[in-house]
Amino acid sequence: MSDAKHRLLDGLNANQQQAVSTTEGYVRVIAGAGSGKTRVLTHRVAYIVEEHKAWPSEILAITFTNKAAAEMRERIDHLLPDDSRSIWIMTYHALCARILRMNIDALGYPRDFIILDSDDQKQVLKNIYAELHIDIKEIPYNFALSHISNSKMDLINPKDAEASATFPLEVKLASIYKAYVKYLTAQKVLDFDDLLLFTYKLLKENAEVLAQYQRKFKYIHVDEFQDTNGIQFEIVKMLSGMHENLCIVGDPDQAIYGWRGADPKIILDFEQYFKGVQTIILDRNYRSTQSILNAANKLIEHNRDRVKKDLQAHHGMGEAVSFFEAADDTQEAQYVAHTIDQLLAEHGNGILNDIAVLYRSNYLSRILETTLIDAHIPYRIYGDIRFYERKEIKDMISYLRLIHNPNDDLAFNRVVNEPKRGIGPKAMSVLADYAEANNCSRFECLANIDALGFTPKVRKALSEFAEVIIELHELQATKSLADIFAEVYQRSGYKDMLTADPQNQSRVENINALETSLKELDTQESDDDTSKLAAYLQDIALYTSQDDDQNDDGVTLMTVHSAKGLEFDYVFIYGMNDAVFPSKRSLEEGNIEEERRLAYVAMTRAKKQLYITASAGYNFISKMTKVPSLFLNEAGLWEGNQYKNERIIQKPLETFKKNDRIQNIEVSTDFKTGQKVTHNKYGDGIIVSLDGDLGTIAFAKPHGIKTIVVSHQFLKIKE
DNA sequence: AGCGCACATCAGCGT
DNA sequence: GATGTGCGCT
Ligand SMILES: Nc1ncnc2c1ncn2[C@@H]1O[C@H](COP(=O)(O)OP(=O)(O)OP(=O)(O)O)[C@@H](O)[C@H]1O
Repeated sequence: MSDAKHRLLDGLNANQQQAVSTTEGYVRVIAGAGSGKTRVLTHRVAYIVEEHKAWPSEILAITFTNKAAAEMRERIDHLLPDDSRSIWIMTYHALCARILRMNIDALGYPRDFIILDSDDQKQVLKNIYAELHIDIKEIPYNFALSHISNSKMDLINPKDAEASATFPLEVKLASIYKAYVKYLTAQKVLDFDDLLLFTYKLLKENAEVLAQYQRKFKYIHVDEFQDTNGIQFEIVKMLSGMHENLCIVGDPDQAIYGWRGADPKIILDFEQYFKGVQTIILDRNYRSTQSILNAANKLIEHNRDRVKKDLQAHHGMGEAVSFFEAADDTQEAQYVAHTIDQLLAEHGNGILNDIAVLYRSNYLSRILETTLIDAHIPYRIYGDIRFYERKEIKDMISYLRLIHNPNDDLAFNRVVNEPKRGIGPKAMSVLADYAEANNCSRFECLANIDALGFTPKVRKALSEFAEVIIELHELQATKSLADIFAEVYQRSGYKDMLTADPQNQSRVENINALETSLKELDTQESDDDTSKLAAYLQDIALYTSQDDDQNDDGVTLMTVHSAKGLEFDYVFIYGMNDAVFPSKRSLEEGNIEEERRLAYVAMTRAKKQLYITASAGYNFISKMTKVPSLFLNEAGLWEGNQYKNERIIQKPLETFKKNDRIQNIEVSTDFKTGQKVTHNKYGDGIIVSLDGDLGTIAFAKPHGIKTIVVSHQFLKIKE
């Protein structure tokens, strides 16, 4: 054994070492939370490179999120400083996008295809609903979209769906599915599921392409394999078909994406798909204290559909898991803020990044946000609206899409009347009819604008619009991206529209950020034969907000789903109420086991201390008064009865607003009555009165008067 | 015909 | 908080 080998096996237990050094064949690592699965994977990849079993570029590691991919790359970079860059570490979707970008022409699609985000999908549905006279109240977009997604992932094509539909609702869904696929096919755009579906088809039908990637990937790894779906499995099965080195790791108790088609049977039955599968079990938890693990284990034992595991904590008992029930959600948030405040007072602001507040659903973050702002506690929120999903960004991106490809109808529809040019529903339907009749794009219709019977005003507006697009389309090859962008921002009138109202300040800032990122792109070399703009436009849908602002320190706010695979010293689970967590829908659908696994995931994110909170009061989703979650009983954290009045509802400490940590913060003398200020969330305002560091500030509509601690990071003096 | 406002309604997790 | 709908105004 060489020294290098020892180095990479160092800091691993015997089973982990075996998982790292068993590089050949089909290997399954199945283990509970915090047992070092991801650590095994990173060491294994580094080990393969260091032992010269393969070049970095011949190793594929699939993760569940972009964030997990970035983190794994960073960890491998620590182990192998020079080589991590060329390892293929990415999500299934990013892998598929990359494969398709090189090869999708084999399926009759252009390589610069656009990927729709869920907003775009809804736009498509909106058009289809109008055409098919379907009422959104009868079939909400999300219902139709999940039906479409499930159909695709089950490899049911629109024809089969139509043929097997019997109930009226099925018939309608089948017709929506058919129209949706027809539209996407005509536009030659792909949705997220298509990335998987098309890659599957490509590899299945094109032996040459398959052989190329099979040859390339000598070692394939998949993290969080319990959440792999059927098509994803087919893809890795095909890719590993030549070298037959596939290592998958996962924990069936952490399967939380069943609603998206993931099937934990794939990991459970893994040995039935391949010959000579080696299974390695890890049963030591290096993350959490025994108290945390005991509660989590106790909870998950209530699942009937489960293989028993025996997971022991490496660490000692530690602090007990705490539970707090407040009178309402605001007080619940105040309790969280107060407790964080105490932690910061005790350990210093250096631990901000080691604290997370997790919740079942995004809507729960709102009160937390305002409460944390009031309490001076900086935070980072994940899964919030993504940068590229903001209206102004999507609009400008649509302009770029149109410049790149004027026949992009979705982009056309989005911006032809943004800013307002007097093109309303009537003019749009004329265009739609003409395009349909002549089998051309909306933009191509404009060539025959005189034949469309528009009023002079509409005709002029459309001609000017078309002129800008055509001119910039022709300048594409010669001008830099940032220049094209600046010009279309100006000439489209979008800039004037935004800058006319000071309320739009944060939007203008977003536009500036977009321009900056385009400038950066201008300085980079383009590496394949598609244009830089094309590659940029294509990747946008795959980016998530989790990729930005990682610089600022702060408490992490995120859903339990996005916390998967992560760990924090101090974890709060906020909103542990019946019908919230478990969610109302899961109770209706009888899917409580997945919710219980989700709660297990949430609890096992904590290293040192776990705080669980709930509150009484009204919940607008269940339309009922809240009671504590059943999971609290199951985990042995609460002995009360939800349906009897035995609950001890607590109040957060009164000293909360003016505690020592906050009072020690010096208030700049710049803040005084009458001073104009700017706030990141509320825009411009003026200080009406000031009490210590607590300012009463008047903001423009719709925000109005707010009470804000003036030394907060979001608030700045306006010159 | 198109715009902008007031109002009602509804609310799941994410690549 | 986001989106749809109805109304009066231009
Ligand atoms: N042998 C070990 N000695 C010390 N610490 C370890 C060891 N193995 C793993 N750890 C630590 O335990 C923690 C959990 O590891 P890791 O994230 O790899 O677990 P996991 O099994 O992937 O967890 P999850 O299932 O929750 O995603 C990490 O902080 C890791 O550094």
